[in-house]
Amino acid sequence: MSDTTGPDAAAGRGRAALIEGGVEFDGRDAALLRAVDAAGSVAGAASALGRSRARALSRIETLEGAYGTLVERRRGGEGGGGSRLAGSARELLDRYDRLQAVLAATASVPETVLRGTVEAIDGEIAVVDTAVGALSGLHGGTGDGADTDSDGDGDAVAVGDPVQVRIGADAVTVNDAANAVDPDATSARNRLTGRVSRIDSGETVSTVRVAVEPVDREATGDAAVDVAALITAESVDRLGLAPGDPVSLRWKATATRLVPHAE
Amino acid sequence: MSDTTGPDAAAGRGRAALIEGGVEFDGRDAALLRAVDAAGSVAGAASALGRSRARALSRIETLEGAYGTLVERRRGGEGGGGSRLAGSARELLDRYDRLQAVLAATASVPETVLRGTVEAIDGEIAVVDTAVGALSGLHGGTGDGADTDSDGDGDAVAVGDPVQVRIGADAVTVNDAANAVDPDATSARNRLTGRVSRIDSGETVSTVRVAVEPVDREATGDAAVDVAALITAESVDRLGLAPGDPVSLRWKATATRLVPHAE
DNA sequence: CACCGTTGTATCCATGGCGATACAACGACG
DNA sequence: CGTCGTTGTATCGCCATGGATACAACGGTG
Repeated sequence: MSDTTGPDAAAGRGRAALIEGGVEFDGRDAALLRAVDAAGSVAGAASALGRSRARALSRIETLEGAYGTLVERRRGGEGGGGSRLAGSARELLDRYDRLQAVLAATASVPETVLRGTVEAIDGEIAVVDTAVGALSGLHGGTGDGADTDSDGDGDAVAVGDPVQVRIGADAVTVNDAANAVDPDATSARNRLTGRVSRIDSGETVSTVRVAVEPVDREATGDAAVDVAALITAESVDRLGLAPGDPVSLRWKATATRLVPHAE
Repeated sequence: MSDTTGPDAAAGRGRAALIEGGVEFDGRDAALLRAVDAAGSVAGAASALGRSRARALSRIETLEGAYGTLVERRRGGEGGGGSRLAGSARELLDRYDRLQAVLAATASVPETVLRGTVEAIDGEIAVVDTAVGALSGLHGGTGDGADTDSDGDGDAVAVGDPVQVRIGADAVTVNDAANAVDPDATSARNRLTGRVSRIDSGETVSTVRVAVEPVDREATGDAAVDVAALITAESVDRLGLAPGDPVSLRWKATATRLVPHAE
């Protein structure tokens, strides 16, 4: 009962797959490789998973066509032969596991989304004008274009474009407003100040929401913007945070993602 | 045993899909909903995407069976009828976009992976003993874990378990070693000191690798561990970083993920 | 040398997803 | 009241995926 049988009864709210050379590596493939590792043969793995041995073998071959050697197979000999995972297969499984971990994390970590317009672009970093001032963040990754079906998370960000600024709550550090850090001594550039508006306490982790005043309140009439920060409950205690307290938020430009906003 | 497997940037792209009620919502579905939004009708969306209208409609119905109302359809009337996206559809698209953004980010952001064993667990936070000392991080979901991972190798982390500690390079801030920040004034708890070993400069973003000495070098004989930090080139200049410089690394426990290492 | 369990390889067949097509129902508009 | 373009619904066929089966090749072992 190591595994829940059934068609990939994916548990989380999401499912991720690696892609290389047009071949997807998903949870089913990961299970297959793990079963090969456990059984010591493709045949044993197939029967353990209740799937066709011939198909499992051909699946491994197509995977190897895209990802390189994954299973070292040997026929004849002691026990009739057998198969072992290659080192690259373990790395692949590691990559898959990490992807899964990231996926699980995004499902549970809140994030703050601000709208803004691109003010300047300098390489991978763009400066965006938002209601709470200028923020800088990464736009896109090192994009290789030509994705087949998924429409654009294209990196086509240009000056003047409307974008969403997404800030993961786990990237935001909360600082005591009184104890200002010399901004020249750290690599965290984005800074905002505000007052604690709400604290959602978990078991040992709390989500602190900080109301940040818009830069030009009377001009725009915008309400305060809530920025979420995920910090440990211990930190909440240590900083003595309570609603109304003034705090300073800080996070790195590289932890800020910009996504083009359709309209 | 090398401790860090420094995944090169853009090791491979992935594909993500939301899952609910056994129904996957992938890039194709996202494109369909966006086309409906743009065309104002399912028929127009189908023809714009070059796919069958009947299938598009039935696909929307199966999606709605799992995700609730997505498209408000109306037949007859002005223009013969039409369809509009429901608010929940926009939220769904937002969730999907967010997933895509995270996926793209993980593909392009290097990360540091350390092996360790769980030393203590307190709620969502676990303390892990690694070669460079005790680090704390999140395991599994946070707080609102109404549904824990029902999948097999979930987040069942127990004391003594071997785990991988995964630190995204974009979560690590680099501080001038001379200008130490009062640790009581910030919510970033994990700290390490080391010396810059390499700087990979991008256009405006650089990856700084910092060699951290193991706590018990002569006892374990381990080599120094490289921890990656992604910071802007401007920050590199501002801090005057060069190989050999002593620096202080700091990142939040909530930005550290632990994944069970099966082996 | 026969036996064994595995790796290779080929073929058939069931299933599901999707395009293509056709037709009924609908309701505002001219 | 007829027209129009849409939403509903049903049916057919194509094609890819994967299971089922069969058989050859292989190389230690007894």
